[in-house]
Amino acid sequence: MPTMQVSRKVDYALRAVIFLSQQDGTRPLPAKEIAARRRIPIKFLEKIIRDLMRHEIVHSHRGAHGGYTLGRDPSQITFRDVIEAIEGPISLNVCVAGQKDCSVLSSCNMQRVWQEGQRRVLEYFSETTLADVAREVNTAPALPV
Amino acid sequence: MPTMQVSRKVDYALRAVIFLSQQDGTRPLPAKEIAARRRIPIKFLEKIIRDLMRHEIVHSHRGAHGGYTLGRDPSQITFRDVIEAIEGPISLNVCVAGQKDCSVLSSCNMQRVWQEGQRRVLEYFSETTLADVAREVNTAPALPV
DNA sequence: CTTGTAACGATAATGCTTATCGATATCCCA
DNA sequence: TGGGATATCGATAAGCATTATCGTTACAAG
Repeated sequence: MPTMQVSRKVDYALRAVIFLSQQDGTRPLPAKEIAARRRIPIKFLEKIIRDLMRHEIVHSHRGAHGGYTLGRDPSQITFRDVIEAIEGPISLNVCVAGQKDCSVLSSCNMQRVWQEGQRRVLEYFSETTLADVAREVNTAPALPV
Repeated sequence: MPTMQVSRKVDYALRAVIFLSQQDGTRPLPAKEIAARRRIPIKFLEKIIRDLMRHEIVHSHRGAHGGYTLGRDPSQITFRDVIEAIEGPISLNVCVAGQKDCSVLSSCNMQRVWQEGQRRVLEYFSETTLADVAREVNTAPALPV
């Protein structure tokens, strides 16, 4: 059904990092808690967090009282960072994804359109940070566990 | 793998209507010919064209020497028209698609971001028409059948 | 009336997304 | 030093949408 829609994985990843950026950061947050508070399947979240860790977006703390913290300040983590950590480079169509080539490229003339659309999308998601969305947290009621 | 990427169906639909807009329009083009020249699976294309017809983007002519023509001038058909004819309304995430609601909406704060991203995408695809891409056809070599 | 074409519904093939499981490693704390 | 809480990891299952194909019928031109 949905074209041009982000995956569930990306949605979950953003829920998680936004939640982390809404904490005071003095203690690591266990996956279990993030999952409960943001309604994310726990095992799925664990896997997603692994991707985020590979990209240094979150750090882990093992053992009792362990959990996860953000890898850097929320103002330094963009939507693009998170999306691409999960899904790889954003591309609106295969013909503008990396070095793929398309059998009708020379005559279909669409490539420019996807490129420009992609440029605009990337521009926006590159300038939007976790701090931009997290700062509104106080106006919303807490989500029950 | 690809997030935010248009479906194959949309790609095929656009290939087809762009091809139509590159003709002089004096005769209808059979699906068979469109499929061959733009490398689209014929049966799949037939089905896609049905969607385009429901939205008056193409018209059909039955019988021998039949085929398809554009429903209106290429300058009056936008990328958005074609994409939405195939996939329905564009939405970047479920929480900004129609009346769906999200269990963490009040606290996740992402909705505004998807809305604005979506606004920008729609803006661009609404202002880009088939005429914009078709006009470059002469500079590209014809694709063999 | 034959040939080329559109129209349509049913269904198969494929692959990705989403989700879960179980086992192991690590660390804190009593 | 041991037990509980937590992260880490690989394998795999479940679900589902996308992609693609088939066969039949309807229609129009010559």
